[in-house]
Amino acid sequence: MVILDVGLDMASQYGLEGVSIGSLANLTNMSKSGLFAHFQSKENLQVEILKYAGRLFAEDVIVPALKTKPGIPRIKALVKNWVSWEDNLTGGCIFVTASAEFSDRPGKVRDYLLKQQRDWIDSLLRIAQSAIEVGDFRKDVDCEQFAFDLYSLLLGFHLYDKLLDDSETKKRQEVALEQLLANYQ
Amino acid sequence: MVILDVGLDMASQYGLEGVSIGSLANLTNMSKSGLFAHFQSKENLQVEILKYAGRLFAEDVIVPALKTKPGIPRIKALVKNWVSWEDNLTGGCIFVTASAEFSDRPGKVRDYLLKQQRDWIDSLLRIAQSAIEVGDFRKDVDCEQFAFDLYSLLLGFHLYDKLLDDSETKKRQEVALEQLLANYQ
DNA sequence: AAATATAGAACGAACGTTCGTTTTTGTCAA
DNA sequence: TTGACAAAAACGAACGTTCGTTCTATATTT
Repeated sequence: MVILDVGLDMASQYGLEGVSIGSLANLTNMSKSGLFAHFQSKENLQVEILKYAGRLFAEDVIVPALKTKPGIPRIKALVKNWVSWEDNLTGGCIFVTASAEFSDRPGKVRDYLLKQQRDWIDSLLRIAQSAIEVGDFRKDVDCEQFAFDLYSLLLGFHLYDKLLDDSETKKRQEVALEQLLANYQ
Repeated sequence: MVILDVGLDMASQYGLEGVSIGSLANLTNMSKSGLFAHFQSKENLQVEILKYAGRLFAEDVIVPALKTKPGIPRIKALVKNWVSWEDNLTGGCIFVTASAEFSDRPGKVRDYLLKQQRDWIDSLLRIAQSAIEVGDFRKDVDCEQFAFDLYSLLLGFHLYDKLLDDSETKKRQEVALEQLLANYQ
């Protein structure tokens, strides 16, 4: 769907609220009303953009990581895929942007986003568990804590990369990941 | 300044773009034009809100930390102050919100925010350096890396606290901080 | 008297949304 | 293979509202 593809990239830059029906219609060479008819409301459009992003995220980030050998290699693959995901969107990861934007705005959009974020954290958790099972992590590691630590790292990467655009950001992320993995081994 | 006080809290919830002249005027019992006259443009209002936030941040977070004994105690004080700062704003730390919102919007607001974020990271850096000087950190630690690690931790706290509002978030942050400090000692 | 702060009214532009109409598409009988 | 016809998709125009901003006028303070 070309509408959602353009909408997603727009949302990553200007936020889901910044995706106006008119501007999105222009970018896709459609009329406002023609585009609007697909979604019936702006709120629905925002949710559909998140759904679309979720499908892409699963395809490009999660599934390929799960095809990698469990343990440290899988975690490294996940981070690598996530960084590519971040790089492929003009404004960076849509979920990071949307989380900041909608954490205080009740409604369908926030509800759906929350569900997606819980799923994401759950994925991190399971990947940590499989790392324990194959012996890459200690048996007593707190998987929830690992999810928090790893997600924090990615959030730091996002901010450094998009706002500060520090040339050493990539290295910072790699060093932090190595340290994180060392702490859990 | 009551306008900036209300505007800051509003911005923390709805973003700097979400602070409309009309709604801010209503909340402060002023007319749109009367309020507008103070700032001459919305962009100026946004910058003034950031400036105001910066003054409060220095007063409430940075300065009290610098009055604490350098090294680990100072770092712990800084984090404690930052968490209070986060809790005192309805939508959480304005700089986190604004960074996500303006990382892809060129202009005065982004420029000023960038300066503030560089200052903040510089503060983290100096606090790490003083920790080396008093012997709390190893002599060979990379202070820039420390800044990245600590800021990442705070960003993780922000997201968990505001979006997921996980009851264990506080504990997660404390555990992560202890681990981080241990890595640098 | 001069300077500053606030007010009210109005501006054009953009917003999301609704409406009725036209164009495109797919299906089936001739 | 064609023509009729219904369904779906896209359209332009307009709606009421809100947006940031400008103008002019009236208080309040110095």
